[in-house]
Amino acid sequence: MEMTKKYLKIYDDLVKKIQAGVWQVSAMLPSENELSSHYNSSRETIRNALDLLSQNGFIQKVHGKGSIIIDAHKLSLPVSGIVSFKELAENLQLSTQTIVASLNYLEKDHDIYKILSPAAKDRVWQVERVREIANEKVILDKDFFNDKHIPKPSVDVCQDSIYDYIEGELGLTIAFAQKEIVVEEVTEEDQMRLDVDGFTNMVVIKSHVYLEDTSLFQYTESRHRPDKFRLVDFARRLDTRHHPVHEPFLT
Amino acid sequence: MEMTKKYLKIYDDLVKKIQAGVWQVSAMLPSENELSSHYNSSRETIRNALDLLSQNGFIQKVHGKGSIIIDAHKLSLPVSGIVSFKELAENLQLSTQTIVASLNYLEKDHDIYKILSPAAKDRVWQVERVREIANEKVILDKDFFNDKHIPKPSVDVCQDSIYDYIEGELGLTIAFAQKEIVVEEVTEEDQMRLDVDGFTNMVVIKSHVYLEDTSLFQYTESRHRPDKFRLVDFARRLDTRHHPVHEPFLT
DNA sequence: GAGTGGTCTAGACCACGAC
DNA sequence: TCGTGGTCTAGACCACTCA
Repeated sequence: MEMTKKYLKIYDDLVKKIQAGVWQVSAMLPSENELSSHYNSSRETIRNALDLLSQNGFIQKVHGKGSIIIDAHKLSLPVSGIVSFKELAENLQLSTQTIVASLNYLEKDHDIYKILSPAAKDRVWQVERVREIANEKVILDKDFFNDKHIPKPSVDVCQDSIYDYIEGELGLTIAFAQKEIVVEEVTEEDQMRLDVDGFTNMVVIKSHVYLEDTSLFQYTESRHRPDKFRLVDFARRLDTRHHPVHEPFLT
Repeated sequence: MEMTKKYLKIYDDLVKKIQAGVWQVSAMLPSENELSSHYNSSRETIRNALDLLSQNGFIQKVHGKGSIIIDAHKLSLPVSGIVSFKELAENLQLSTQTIVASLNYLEKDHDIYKILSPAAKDRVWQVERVREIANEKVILDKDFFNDKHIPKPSVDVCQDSIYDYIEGELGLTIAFAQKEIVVEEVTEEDQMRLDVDGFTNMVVIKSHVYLEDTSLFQYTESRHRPDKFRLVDFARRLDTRHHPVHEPFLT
C-alpha cells in the first residue's frame, strides 16, 4: 500500500541519478519507452515525471531525439519562485541571522487594509525582520498578514520561519504569488534598521501571495541593499502568442 | 485536415472567453467533463489545455472543486521569461526607439570567447543598442552571438528585432535562458551612451540563451537606469523539496 | 454520495530527427 | 525506415470538497 505517487517516485529517482552523475551533462536520458518498461509504468506516467524534470531545469526535451541532460543548477541554484528566507539560508554557506524588529496589529486606517481586508472586518498584523548576512544588516522584510487566514504567531515563530508555520502548523497551501521588483530610494527606516553603508537606493521586491483557494493572505516588501542583491532565474520560452511572458517592464 | 493542435485551439478559445468576461474573476470554469463533451475531446486533451491556462496565470486548479478564474494579468502583464524588446515595446503605450550604437566582430582575445566559443574556432560578434523610451535613453543592450549559430546580420535587422531574425529567418527555436539580475555601478560607457541623469547605479540583466539542442548561442547584458526598471513576475509554488526554487540570492 | 480534479493504464497515430 | 517525443483517445480508480 503505497501513498506516494508513482510519477513523483520516478522523478525523485531520476533526479538522484542525474545528480549522482549517472548520465553526463548533454547526454541523452533513456527514451520514454525504455523508461516505462524499466519503471513498470505507462508512458504517460513517465511523461509526467519528465515534465517535472523539464520544469525544474534538469532536462531539455527535443522532438524526434530525446531528453538531453542540462545543468541549470550549475552556477548557483536558480529559478524565480516563492521561497522563504529559511529555505534560502540553508543553501548559503554564509552565516545568516534574523532579527525580529517588530510584531504587532495595525491600525484600521493603515493603507494595507485596502489590500488585505477591504471591508476592514479582519485585523491585519505586521512583522518586520532584519536579515543579517556575514554580520551585515542588509535586508529588511516587511510582512503583512490577514489575521483571519494567519493568526498572529509568537516572536519565536517569526524568528524561525513563518512559512513553516503556515504550511506545517496551519496546514495551508501556498499556491502562487505576484511579484514586482523595483529600485527605490533609501528610507529613514532603512537607515535606522540596516547598514545602508552609503547607498542611496534599495532593491525592493513587493509580493502578493495567494492560497490554493485563490484568497490573498499576505503582502510583503523585501528591501535589499543593492550590492547584496542577486536574482538568478531559469526561464523557458513558452507560448508568447497571446500574453507575452515579460521581463523588464518600464514605466 | 487540421494542422493546429486540438488542445491549443481549446486553450485559445478559453483564453478568448476569459478575456471577454464570459466568466467572472474567482468564478469556476466548467468542469473537465463538461468541457470534454463541449469540445468533443477526451479529458486528457482538456487537461492539456487547462495546464496551459494554469501556467499562464489564467486559472488556479483546486482538487475536488474546480478551476477558478484568476487574474495575474491585472496590474500590467507579467511573468519572468524570455522576451525581445520589440515584443515588450508593443505592449507599451509609450513611444520607444532603438538606436544601433555598434555592430562588429570581436577580437579573439575578448573574454566573451571563453563563454561563447571556447575553442575560439567560431567568430563572435557584438551589437550594442540604446533603447529610448519617451525620448530618454534609459537602456543599453549589449548582445554577443556565436557566428556559427547566428551569422552577423545587417544593421537594419538589429534595428528591428534579432529574435524575429533568429526564429523567423533562420528558423531556430529558442528553448531556455539562464538569467542573473544584479545592481552595478554606472560605467563610462553608460554615461556616454545613455541619459544616466545623476544615477550612480544600473540594474543589469545578464542572460545566457540556449537553443532547443541545448547549445549556447547568445550572451546578453541589458543595463537599465534604475528608475525605469520594473520586473513583474507571476510565480507558482512548485515542489521545492530537492532544489529549492529561489528568489533573492546573496553573495 | 455525487461531483470534482489527480493519477494511471494501454493503445493509437502523427511529426520529427538521424541514418 | 526506424526510433524518438507529441498528441489524442477511452476508460479506470483514487482523493478531495461539499451538501
